[in-house]
Amino acid sequence: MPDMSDSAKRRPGPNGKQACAEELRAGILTRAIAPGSDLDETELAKRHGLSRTPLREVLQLLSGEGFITLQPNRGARVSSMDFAVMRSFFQTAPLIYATAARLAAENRTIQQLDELKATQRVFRKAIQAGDGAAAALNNHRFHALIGEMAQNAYLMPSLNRLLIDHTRLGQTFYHPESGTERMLVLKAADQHEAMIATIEQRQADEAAELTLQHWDLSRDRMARYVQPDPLPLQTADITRNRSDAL
Amino acid sequence: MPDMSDSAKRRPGPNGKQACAEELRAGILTRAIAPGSDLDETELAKRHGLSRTPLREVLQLLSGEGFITLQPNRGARVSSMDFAVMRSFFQTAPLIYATAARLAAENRTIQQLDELKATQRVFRKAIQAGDGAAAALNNHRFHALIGEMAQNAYLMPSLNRLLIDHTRLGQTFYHPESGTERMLVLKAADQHEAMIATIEQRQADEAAELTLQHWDLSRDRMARYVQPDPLPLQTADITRNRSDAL
DNA sequence: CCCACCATTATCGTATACATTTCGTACACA
DNA sequence: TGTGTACGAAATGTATACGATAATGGTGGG
Repeated sequence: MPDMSDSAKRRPGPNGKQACAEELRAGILTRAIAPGSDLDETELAKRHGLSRTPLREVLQLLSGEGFITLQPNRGARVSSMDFAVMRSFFQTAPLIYATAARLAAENRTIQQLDELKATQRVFRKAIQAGDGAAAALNNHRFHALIGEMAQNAYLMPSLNRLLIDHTRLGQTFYHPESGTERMLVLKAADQHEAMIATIEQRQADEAAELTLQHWDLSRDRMARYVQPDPLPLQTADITRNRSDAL
Repeated sequence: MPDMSDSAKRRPGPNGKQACAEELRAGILTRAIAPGSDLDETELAKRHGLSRTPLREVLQLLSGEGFITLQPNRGARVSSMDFAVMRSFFQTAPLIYATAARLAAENRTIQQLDELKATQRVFRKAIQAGDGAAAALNNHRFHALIGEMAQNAYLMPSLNRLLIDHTRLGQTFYHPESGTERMLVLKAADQHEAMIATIEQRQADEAAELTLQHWDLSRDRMARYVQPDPLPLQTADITRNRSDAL
């Protein structure tokens, strides 16, 4: 695990739980906390200046949001994507994304639109600065905001779960290695601005169509990353046929 | 609140948490616990023979599943459907339901199919016995099983949230008052069996179409029930601004 | 030399006690 | 009589201690 001693050394603040949850979310989304890795309650509690009781509540919250899975007597571990889940991911994402975009165009408020624009500005800045983690997180926030704009309590949970894994899978997207890859990132940012325009003008169909194009772009990129699973490290030594090689 | 002293008197069992969660779910789905009502931690803890700590974990679990909402320093209350949410409910349900049915036809296993058939049998029995609550719960389970058949982790959360409110709204459906209403219930049961057949034969399109017809049937019935909100009871006697007017 | 079993240890689950916040009520004052 | 404030009771959030359960390492037997 990377060094976080500076970012979250001691947060004895009144709402330490919220801060802890937010930090864990960011860590999981950026894969600073690897998929499939175990989370130690007591260590996390110490690092955040919390007791185990409220920390466990944070874990339950994140479990409800789909970031981690809680197994009885076996602690918490970051949700990992196996092959079957990947299939349903690619199957479901376009439908939910397009629907959310359409509803967002219909129901957005001015305040939400401003927030979306602000996020897009920060997103661009992160790209230019070459800060991959910040770019990924702000891209995540961008699409989560579109979900909020849809103002549909029934669509949100699915959308958010898709976004979690989308962000984790697309992590490589924001660490471009070649010039062409960098171009693709810029193209994605341009698409964002086109989406903002359609949402602002309440053009639902156009917003949905642009969203599908945006999906196609990142989809090809993600497909490259599709390995059997993010957790091959554990199944590597198959000599020991432990039963928890899930 | 109705008398539950017999159903959940003392459950000191090893997995009392699970039983407690299941009972709360059933109570909320059947509206035995009214939408918008507050849940008292210490009372629930006593009734289930649990301490407050594990009971709070149950509450967080149910919150993650969408049954209740947790407000900081203000306890837990059963999720209530306001007008805006109702709109998105009718907007979203057909899409998710049809998609789930299509995927269920494609991905179902034999075991799941058997379980679905068994649930349908119990469902019919409850109808004939005139047990409205059991009918509603088994109808809920029927559609939840179709969701499981879809084997799509991203669709499930939205589907389950829709089903929660669908069951609560459709509660009147299973307490038919006239002969024609009783006929509609039987028609719904027939539709279930048609859906089973298409799923068994992996006819995805037909399953989706039948699901939409099934939706139309209950939709008309639910629209009747659409009051401003399940919580007008609280705003009715505004003279006493007590909050516990459950 | 390998496998199985047992003891040890660490981690999870639960209970209880304490701190903090919220809400209701009563009282005083305008 | 209405309003504002202050006090008290109740409920929520948190910390810590204890019991239960599963992982780990060592030892003995085959």
